[in-house]
Order: sequence, then structure tokens, then C-alpha cells
Amino acid sequence: MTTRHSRDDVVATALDLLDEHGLADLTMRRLAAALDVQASALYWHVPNKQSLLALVADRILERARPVEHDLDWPERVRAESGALRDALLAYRDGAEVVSSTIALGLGASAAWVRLLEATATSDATVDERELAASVLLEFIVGHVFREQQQSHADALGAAAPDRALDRDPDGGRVFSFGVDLIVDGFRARVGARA
Amino acid sequence: MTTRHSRDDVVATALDLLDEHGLADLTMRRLAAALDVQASALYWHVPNKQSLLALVADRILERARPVEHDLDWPERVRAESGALRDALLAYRDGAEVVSSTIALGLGASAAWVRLLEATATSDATVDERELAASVLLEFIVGHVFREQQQSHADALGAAAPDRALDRDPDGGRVFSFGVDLIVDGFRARVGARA
DNA sequence: ACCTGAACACCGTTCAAGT
DNA sequence: ACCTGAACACCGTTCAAGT
Repeated sequence: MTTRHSRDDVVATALDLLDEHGLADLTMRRLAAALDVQASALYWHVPNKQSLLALVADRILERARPVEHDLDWPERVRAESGALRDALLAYRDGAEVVSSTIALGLGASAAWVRLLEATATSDATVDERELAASVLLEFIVGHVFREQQQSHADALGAAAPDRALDRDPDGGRVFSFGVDLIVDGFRARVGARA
Repeated sequence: MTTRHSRDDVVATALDLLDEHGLADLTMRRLAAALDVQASALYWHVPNKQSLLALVADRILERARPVEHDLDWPERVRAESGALRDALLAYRDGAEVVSSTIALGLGASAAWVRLLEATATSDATVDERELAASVLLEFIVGHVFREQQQSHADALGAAAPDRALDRDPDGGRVFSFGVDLIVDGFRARVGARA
């Protein structure tokens, strides 16, 4: 009679909690409380916290808006990169969650494939395109991680005196400059062959 | 009579512990034990764990080997990037520690300045050079973070099935490809003006 | 199939008090 | 100047047992 839960409930509630209170407050015990359940009950749905976070990360990246396929490749790379950034920004600490699971082979392959496909119409080799997809994904996640950390630190009113990277108040200049450099570098490399 | 400690002792021991057992095992209580002291004693030397980690991060980056200043700027950027990567790789979980403190305005300004200076002889504006330094630093830290996470995961014998980014067994191809793309993109942008 | 209750082995941090 | 001892308010995870 009482509300019993599915794994999807658990992940969805975790996502809510993440967005409302941040990763530091997303504990198994708080999640259990939000579901009106004992903490131990979660371990029926999920083997451990790390797997839970991987499912949350997948959910975050899944929500990245689709991008038109009939753009030329530089435009498409820029659009995919922007879509991924927006997806990470859509949830509090989204980049940190994704970043902490990305290397474990648990998530992010879909995002990587999108970036790989984006260069399909370039003259690059598959090897070059794979490398470029990795570079882009690492830059995007690394950048948004930093963006979100910074706004978190600012929210605490830390008033840091000597912030090396705090030259990006609008939060997007470094990002688009970075994507542009990578795209231009890729074009230079490929164009040198044509 | 008994060994009393300085803040430098505490940071140095934290660095040792980090390298031997990783960030997850670098707890205040374990650090205290390594210093033969109660955990509460650490709070005389340091206001909290986060500040401790920031000091550790600074220590890691300080050890980056110096690079010749009379290279042309693309070579110098590559050399500085490599030196930073090596510094992060020199300690277990080095990139994670640096990454977690970089946005708090606590560390990494020295590293950023090194990357900024590296483009001094290019024809770029200061604004462009600052943006490029940020892009490089974010890529470097993000990349090494992923590298170290991956070797950690591999050490656990996780045998992940579908690892999107696991195309970099030698651990350096994605890195140098990324730095090259950024450098080439920067050159294209600057060269278009000359 | 899904959950409780109790326990285990931990955390970071504070604070009065000691030397 | 540097540290102890005790406490507070937490963690993730396991496991027998319940329904």
C-alpha cells in the first residue's frame, strides 16, 4: 500500500536533490529521506553511490538538445558543444557529476559520439576526429566544472582576491573562445591537406 | 620535548599521504595520525580541510619544471603545457586537488601567468592571450584529471565495457593533440592579422 | 519485489582545557 | 605556541529479518 519505488524514481529524486541542494548535500541518507525510506533501501535499487551518480550523469547528458545535422562541420561542432555546455549548466554541479563518472566508462559515450559525428563531413581521418572529440569533451566538461565551482564560490561570498581565471564574468567568453580555437586548429590541420 | 609541528610539516605530510594513498584517503584524521597528533590539532595550523588542499595544490604546481624563455611562442606554449601536465601527474590525484581549488581563487594563478607569458611574443592582444591562457589551463587540468581517474579505475580492474574516451592508452596523444589544436587555432587567429 | 532496523567503521569540525 | 579529549552531527555500506 505504501509508496514503493523503482530505480527510475530513485534517480529522478536524486536529480531533483542535486539541483536543489548541490552535490555535497546529495547523500544517500538525504535521498532516502526524500523518498520516505531508510537509507539501506536504496541498495536494493543501486549497488552503490557511484553507480547512482553515473545514472544521474547519463540523465543530465541525455537532456542535451538535439542539433541540426545539415550544418557545415565547424558550425555543427560549435552547436553540439554549446548544447552539451547548456545541458551541464542546467543542473547544479552538473559538470562535476559528469566529470566524476566520465572516466569510469560509465557515461558520456553518447556525448562523445555526438562530437565525433559533428566532424563527419570534414576531410579528417577517423583517428583525428576521435582525438578531436576527446579534446572537445574534456575541454567542455573541464570548463563548465570550473564555471559552476566559481558561481558556487561566489555564492558563498568568498570575495577571493587573486582569482587567476576570473576574467569571465559573462561565463561564456572563455568557452566560445576555446571552442573556436579548437575548431580553427582542426581546420588548419585538415585544410593543410586539401 | 615531543615533536611539535609547523604548518609546513602539515602540508608536506599531506602531500606524502596524497601521493601514497590518494585523495579519498587523505582525511584529517589520517593526516593527524601520520603526524602523531589528534585531529583537532590540525585546526591550529589550518582553518579547514579546503584550505589545506589549496596549500597542497599550490605545492604541486610550484614543482612544475621551468621552461626556457627564448623559444618561439608556439614551442613555449607546448613546453609550459607539458611542464604543467607533468607536475599534475607527479602526484596521485594531483589534477583533482588542483581542479577542486582552482576556482576558489586559492591557487593556480602562477600556472595561469606562466601560460599567459608564453604567448608574449605573439601578435595577439592581451585579451586574446588571457583567454588562451584560461583555455589552456582548463584543458590541461581537465585532461589530466581524466587521465588520473582512468588509471585509478583501471587499477581497480573495473574492465569497463564501453569507455568513450579510452582511446588514449599511451596517455599523451589526446593531450598533445589538444595543445596542438589550441596553438594552431591561436596562430590562425593571430596570423590572419599579420 | 521492496523495505526496516540495527549496526560497523568511519567523517570534518568545535571547544574547553591543558602545557 | 601548540596540543588533548570529548563531543556533535554526520557519512556509505552491510545484513539479517520482515512483508
